[in-house]
Amino acid sequence: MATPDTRTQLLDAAERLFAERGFSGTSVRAITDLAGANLAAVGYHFGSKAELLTAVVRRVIEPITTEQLAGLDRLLARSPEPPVADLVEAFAGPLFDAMRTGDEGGARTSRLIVRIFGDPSEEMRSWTGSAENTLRDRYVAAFTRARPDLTQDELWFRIRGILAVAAVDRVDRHNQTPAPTDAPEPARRWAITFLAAAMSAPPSEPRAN
Amino acid sequence: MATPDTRTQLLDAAERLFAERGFSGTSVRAITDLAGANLAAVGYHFGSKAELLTAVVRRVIEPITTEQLAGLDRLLARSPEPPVADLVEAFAGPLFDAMRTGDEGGARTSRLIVRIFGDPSEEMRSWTGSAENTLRDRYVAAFTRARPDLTQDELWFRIRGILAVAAVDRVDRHNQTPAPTDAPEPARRWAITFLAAAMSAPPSEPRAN
DNA sequence: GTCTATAGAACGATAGAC
DNA sequence: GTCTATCGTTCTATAGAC
Repeated sequence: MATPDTRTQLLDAAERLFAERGFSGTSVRAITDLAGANLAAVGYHFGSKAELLTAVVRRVIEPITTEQLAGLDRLLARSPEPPVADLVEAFAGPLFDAMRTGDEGGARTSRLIVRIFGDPSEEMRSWTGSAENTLRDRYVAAFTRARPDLTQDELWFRIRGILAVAAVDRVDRHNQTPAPTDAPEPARRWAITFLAAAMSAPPSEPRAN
Repeated sequence: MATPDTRTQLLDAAERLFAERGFSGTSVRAITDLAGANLAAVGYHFGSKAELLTAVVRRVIEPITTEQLAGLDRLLARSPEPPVADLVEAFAGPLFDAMRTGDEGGARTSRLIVRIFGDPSEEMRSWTGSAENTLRDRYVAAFTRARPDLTQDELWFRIRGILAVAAVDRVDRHNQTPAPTDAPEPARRWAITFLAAAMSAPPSEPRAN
């Protein structure tokens, strides 16, 4: 395996450091040092630190979005109204699969996603493309067909819940000392069980006043 | 209402800025400017920027923890084995109530919690006291009695899921444009419904291989 | 494409006057 | 308890040699 090129080394180093220390908490020097590159390399390859962030986030998010869309296509090819549990798995599964690759049991990817998600700043939001909107709209439509009894607002609340559970789990797991004893992969199954039940809950009753 | 003292003004300003921009992304100057205080005031009142963070986080977390413990006590006074839905409400309810006070529909508090949660750095973890451990142990014990069929690991996964859903909901809601049309308070009810169903799910089956 | 060198701004902290 | 002034550090970005 040849040494990756400088550009890739920078992306790898930045992905790791942004996840661990955040964007503001990571200096360009820390990135280039970890990548074994020169301080000026970030400017040359990406233009600026903020543009490097965008490239990092895109690289993390894109394969997940692609897989989520592909999973939905597979379900819809079999049936026009896939059951809730299948939709949950198609949506949440790729999140878990992505978090498994590479880093410490997925904690790094997961942490990066939580940071992106929780950060309202311009830099952290500038990566979004039309694929994310397509994804959201298509899943909302599919879940609406599966759960026509829910209001759009409550349905959307639940879809956000899926993302929350998937992303946060690994982060907290990794924060703990000592590390939990279980193997990493039950979490995917637990999450599907947990979320399928949550998505299948009857509508909340309007508050009796 | 008299103007709060400088110390409180600094806490308020720091809480807001840390939530919006993160710890590294917030300068002491930005805090003192927003608080209408002098640059040196942070050093005088808190010793350092990191100690100010600790004070901010303690002030946010403590009343939530207190209310979560009080809610559990109330349930246990009525019955030694409270049902899952009641435990969920006692645990998640105070999170929602805290997120409702003061800031933009709770997004600020919520965002701060997500940031604390997602950040592994020493500064962000130094606030934890024994109350958080007590809280965790007591809820794990109560949920274990309600769901003796779940393994401890899967149970713990689910409890983390509660926190994830409660914290993340408001953050994402606030990131959206345009803002969702629903009033803020259905979210608490939706969350209880969502999470009670999730916590009530049967155990995941071991993977058939 | 990689490097050195440095400009120019912002940072956290604190000494010392009031 | 509040202020000014400033020290020493670190930051991002970039000009220009190779």
